[in-house]
Amino acid sequence: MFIYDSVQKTKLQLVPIKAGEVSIYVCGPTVYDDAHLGHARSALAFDLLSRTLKALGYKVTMAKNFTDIDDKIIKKVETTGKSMQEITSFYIDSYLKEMAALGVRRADIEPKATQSLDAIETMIQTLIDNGFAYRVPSGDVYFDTSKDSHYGNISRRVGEDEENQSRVAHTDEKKNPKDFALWKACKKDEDICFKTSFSSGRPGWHIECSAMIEKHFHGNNEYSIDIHGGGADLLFPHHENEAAQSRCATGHELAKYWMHNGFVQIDGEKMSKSLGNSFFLKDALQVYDGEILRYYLNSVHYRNDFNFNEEDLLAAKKRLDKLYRLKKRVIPGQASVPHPAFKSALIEAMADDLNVSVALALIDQMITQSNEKLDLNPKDKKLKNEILANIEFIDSLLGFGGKEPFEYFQIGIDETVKNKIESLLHERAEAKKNKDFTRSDAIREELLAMGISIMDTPSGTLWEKA
RNA sequence: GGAGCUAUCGCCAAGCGGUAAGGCCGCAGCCUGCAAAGCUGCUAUCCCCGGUUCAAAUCCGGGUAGCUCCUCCA
Repeated sequence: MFIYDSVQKTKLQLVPIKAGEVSIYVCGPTVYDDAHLGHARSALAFDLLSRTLKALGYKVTMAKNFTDIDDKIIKKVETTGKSMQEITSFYIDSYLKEMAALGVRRADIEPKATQSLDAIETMIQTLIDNGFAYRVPSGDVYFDTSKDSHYGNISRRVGEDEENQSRVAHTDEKKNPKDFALWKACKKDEDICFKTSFSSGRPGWHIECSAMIEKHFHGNNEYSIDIHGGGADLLFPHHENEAAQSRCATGHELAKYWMHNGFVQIDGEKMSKSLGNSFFLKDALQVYDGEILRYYLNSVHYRNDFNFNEEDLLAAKKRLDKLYRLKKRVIPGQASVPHPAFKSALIEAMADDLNVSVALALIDQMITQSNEKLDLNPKDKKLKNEILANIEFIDSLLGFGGKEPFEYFQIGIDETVKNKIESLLHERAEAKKNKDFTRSDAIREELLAMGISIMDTPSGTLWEKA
């Protein structure tokens, strides 16, 4: 398996800390609002990574956290009057539900900041004890970036001048402008507070990931985990700071490899609340089926920016449709073994830093060839079973093509409409038998107006939601 | 102001020094009562200018354009 390491800025062969096992930690969402398409893309990218590693025979342990202590959550508590717990559990549930709709498999470990306070306190205390962090009179604890000679290695940001630092909010209590809060002490009674030996307060943004990794993973004396992932925007300062904390607290590096996914853009611009162009996943799921969104969002390499638009989504859907039309032709059947060359080519493509484009091209090729063979031998059971096995393999590796094909084409059509379609098709069959093509064509037009396209086959007329 | 990424057919998108994958759209044909679906065929020299090399979309230098990060952010 080759992966692109965003710190070394080059593609590297993955050599795990422990042979045959891969540990992954992905930065999950801060649960103060609904997930947007960007969260989906990140989740999808690392889901693909995990599936590929498993297909290659690795034992994968993936952790994805939920940040459930945060300033924005606290703000939501203040504005809504709801409890922090109410808010975070609501958004965790909806996140998991929406990701499930996209076919994202659950992480093996889903740590929360509120459940990791012990580990957080331990790590901060260690940093204080060893002189890498300092407590200021207010009770805040800061990481002393000047004590970490490697600070800046992750984002490759070393010589930042004073002028740039001025953009960062100055706190007089900090020793160096780049220092960041490990712990924020309570300032007033209403603050969310957790008691620790250094002060009552709450963790800073970066510390939870480092602490959770130490709590759940045991790497070797060089690295805590194999791969650390997240969105490209997390590279700095989040991952830089995580790396610094972990390095100073443990004496070794946090992760052997770093992977970052690109952004989802709308109309060529980053999707964000301030621009007013964010697209919530729940809204997208109301219009498009999760599987189609998955196919579409995964169809561009994870490191590239992704420009979301309906036209491209439709093209992606048409591509997925072809797989399901093929599946229609081989069902019902008993999946045998996927074609060896096809299977290995598919894995090989994905093992090259998740080259989905090549994988999809291979699938399209398989579809065309299968249709061709089926045209020649429509009743070849062995052929059909192999094709079915190919499709099942695609589903396990890439997470699409697993539905029952007739259902796939009929998503969102209710029973009443289905009955109407059936009776119209029945009438059309009669008309065709009587060579009343005027009537049969009229029915076809009527169905088309309903958003239903039909296709005549030797075994009868099939219909699809257009 | 500093750092980085990207630029390939109308659109999306691979390519990782050896002579341009795939999909959507379009055109022609086969099939069909006609369609649809499926199949077959056709459609680019890679933003611009230099350089390195036997050989560059791929490497180097200089432009131009777009995006991102440096502040919460997937």
